[in-house]
Amino acid sequence: MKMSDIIARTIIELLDESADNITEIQRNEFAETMGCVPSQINYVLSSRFTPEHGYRIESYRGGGGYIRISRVKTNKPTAIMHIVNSIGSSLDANSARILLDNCLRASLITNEVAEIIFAAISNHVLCTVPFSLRDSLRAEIVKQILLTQVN
Amino acid sequence: MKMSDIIARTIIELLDESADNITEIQRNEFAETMGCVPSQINYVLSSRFTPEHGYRIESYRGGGGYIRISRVKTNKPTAIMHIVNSIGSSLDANSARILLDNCLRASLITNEVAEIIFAAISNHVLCTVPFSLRDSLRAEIVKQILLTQVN
DNA sequence: TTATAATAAAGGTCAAGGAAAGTCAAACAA
DNA sequence: TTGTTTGACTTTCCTTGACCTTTATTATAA
Repeated sequence: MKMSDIIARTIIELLDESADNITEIQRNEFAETMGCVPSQINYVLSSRFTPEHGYRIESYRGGGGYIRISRVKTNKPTAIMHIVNSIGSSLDANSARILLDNCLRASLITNEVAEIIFAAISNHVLCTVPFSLRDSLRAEIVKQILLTQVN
Repeated sequence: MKMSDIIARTIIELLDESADNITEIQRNEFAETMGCVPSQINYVLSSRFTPEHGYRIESYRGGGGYIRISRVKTNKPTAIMHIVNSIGSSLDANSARILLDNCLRASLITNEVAEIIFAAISNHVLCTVPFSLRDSLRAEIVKQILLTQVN
């Protein structure tokens, strides 16, 4: 197993053991116990403990310096709620397309979920309901499905 | 017998021997034991171990890299199509619940997808459409979303 | 005593080198 | 023509070490 994997796993263990999803390490000392060179700690942190992965890194240099790694809950739920609230009671087909595109680009939903939503609001589905109801129904479907994604 | 066939057969043997239909190879090393050039492994994988053939390939480069080949063994598409066809043009709420439950138990859909479908056919969504249309709309939504799950 | 300079103790950056796997097109075979 | 084999070149990921920056502590000069 690769050294970087071992280091990453160890950090995650430290976080799991912590009560508050925060752990502090001293880079040189930690590298010593891991049996690697200090800068590899930086490599692991910057390649696997990024904000995208749901982590936050703070550090202080100088005597008594340290690296603090915290597992942070994303603001995804907030972002999704924001979007859901912005939808209102009606959503035309084109707006839906744009909206889902934005969600995708912001990584708020996966490709799979986007496809599902498109399927659920496809013409094939909506043609069964009267024209006058389509936009409001589309709005509801999109909102309800997006709400399953807050987490 | 062609080299590519020998390689393919060897990979299948490895999969048969494995308990979980997953095997990992190191490309260069494996090519060495097969007596071929490394890139031929890629050729074999891309010509005979595609998703259509029921396989999945993952790989990592760099030191300690590997190629993981898994046999996905799935009649999922057929099963889903069968269910979709059985739905007909109307689906009441209770039948939907049972149907999705069955899909879940048969691992045809994930929990996440099930939740999404429930959200899409929730009362909150359907209350905007006339009673007379609800069951047919529910049928359409469920069918369309299920269809996104046939790989 | 206080202001400043030197030193020590951290962590950060970056580029080079190595170890894989991936790509692609040319040659070859069925 | 279609499928196979080969190897040169590319890309990705990992490891290492030399050098840099920041902060704290200690020594020195006014």
